[in-house]
Amino acid sequence: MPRLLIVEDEPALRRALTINLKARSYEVEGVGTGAAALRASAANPPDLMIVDLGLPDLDGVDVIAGVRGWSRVPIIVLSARDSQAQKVRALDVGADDYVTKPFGMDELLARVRAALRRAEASDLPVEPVVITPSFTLDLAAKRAVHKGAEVRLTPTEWHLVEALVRHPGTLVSGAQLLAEVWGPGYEKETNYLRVYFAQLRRKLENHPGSPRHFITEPGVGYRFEP
Amino acid sequence: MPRLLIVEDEPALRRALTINLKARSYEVEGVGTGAAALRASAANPPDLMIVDLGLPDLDGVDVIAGVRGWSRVPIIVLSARDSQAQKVRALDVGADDYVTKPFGMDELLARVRAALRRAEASDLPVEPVVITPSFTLDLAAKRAVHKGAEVRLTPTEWHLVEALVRHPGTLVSGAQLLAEVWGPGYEKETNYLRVYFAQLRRKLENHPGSPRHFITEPGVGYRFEP
DNA sequence: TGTCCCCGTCAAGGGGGCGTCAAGGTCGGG
DNA sequence: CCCGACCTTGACGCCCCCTTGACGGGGACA
Repeated sequence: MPRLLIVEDEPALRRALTINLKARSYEVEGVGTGAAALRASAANPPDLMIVDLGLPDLDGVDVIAGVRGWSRVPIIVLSARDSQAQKVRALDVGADDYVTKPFGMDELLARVRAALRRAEASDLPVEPVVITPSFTLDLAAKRAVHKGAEVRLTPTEWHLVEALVRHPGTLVSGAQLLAEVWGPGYEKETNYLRVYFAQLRRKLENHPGSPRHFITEPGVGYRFEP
Repeated sequence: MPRLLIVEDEPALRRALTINLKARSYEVEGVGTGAAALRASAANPPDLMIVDLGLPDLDGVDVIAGVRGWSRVPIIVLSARDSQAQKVRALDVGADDYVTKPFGMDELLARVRAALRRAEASDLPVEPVVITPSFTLDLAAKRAVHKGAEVRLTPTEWHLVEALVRHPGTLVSGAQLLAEVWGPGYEKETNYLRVYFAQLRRKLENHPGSPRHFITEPGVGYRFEP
């Protein structure tokens, strides 16, 4: 069943949504802040997000933009304000749909179905196992094997690997990786990337000194080579 | 530019929509009945449809279902009735979005953009790739191949290539390239261009001495020849 | 034919990005 | 309370890349 992530600061409404969606046998996770939303969506990517624009910490539009930096997951926006400008901004940064409070649960459910149907029609299923001559990764089971032996990766290392492996063969900028793994606002902390790529290469590459799979493109970003 | 098909029986509104959308340089076709909509969409498939549910001949939901029988074109629904059940039915038979009258033109335009963006994203991802007899460039993945071997370009070299390749076959002045790659204020540093074009030709051209793709127009600027 | 200007080539320098290592800090479990 | 795992932060050295200047060649022009 599809996983849904609900971003709604008002506990009563969040609970109501969760109950109604779970009743349709969706898997539902609910968070109350924008920061938690970015963290949750990155840690455990949902199949669809429902985002309230009125959050206590940061603007819902920023949440959408942050998620859109690395994922094309369908996003449905909720807002109490019936503001045209708000709608336009949200849709333009990448939201898929917009529902104004008060709304009927039937309508929201129909929009969820429509969004999931579109997503299903467009993208192909992803195999969460990565195999290279040097190592194999099972992203779902969180298992890594290098030279026949199982290797332990820390949570942050897993997160970084996932962020990179999601775009095999193509290039990912350092800022993009930082925003996805450490959250928005960390785009300048390139130290983290250096430290963690060194650890990953030490754990997974056959020759950490001359990596063949975790490639650095100087001045641009990083690339995963299968 | 994307082609839009508007299905709206009220002439005044149809005209208003047509004018506004054409002003955004979409190609627009308008019809007033459900039968004409089915005919027009089959004869000349649009990139997006806007469908009013209140049609004189047959229900807009049937129009959507009819189109969905053979096409996945994005469909945005218009309706004067603010009926939950209507929305649910329309979305469930395959509409992509729903706008209730009265609506702001800004909102409709934003939804059109969002729907077209989704459709484009789900299509085959078109990579910006440049191919010449001497070399191939993948601008997104930052990969360059020359004589079967991968070649590394520095960030500045990539930047310069992108600035030039954006106008294939046409001439770009030196000052323009300098301003784009090094920033405003560097328009006089023609040294940089000489040095970097020499590097690019050495890395990518078959005969760097007599370049065939990175052409210098003496006294004027540079030109990229595919 | 001589001079000037623009372009191509080369090499040196220094500055910044990257890899590496290690110490301090935080959090949770025993 | 101690201990270990993990994240953060700073320092250091190296290498690559950008910058800069000098030199030579070729075309335009008188």
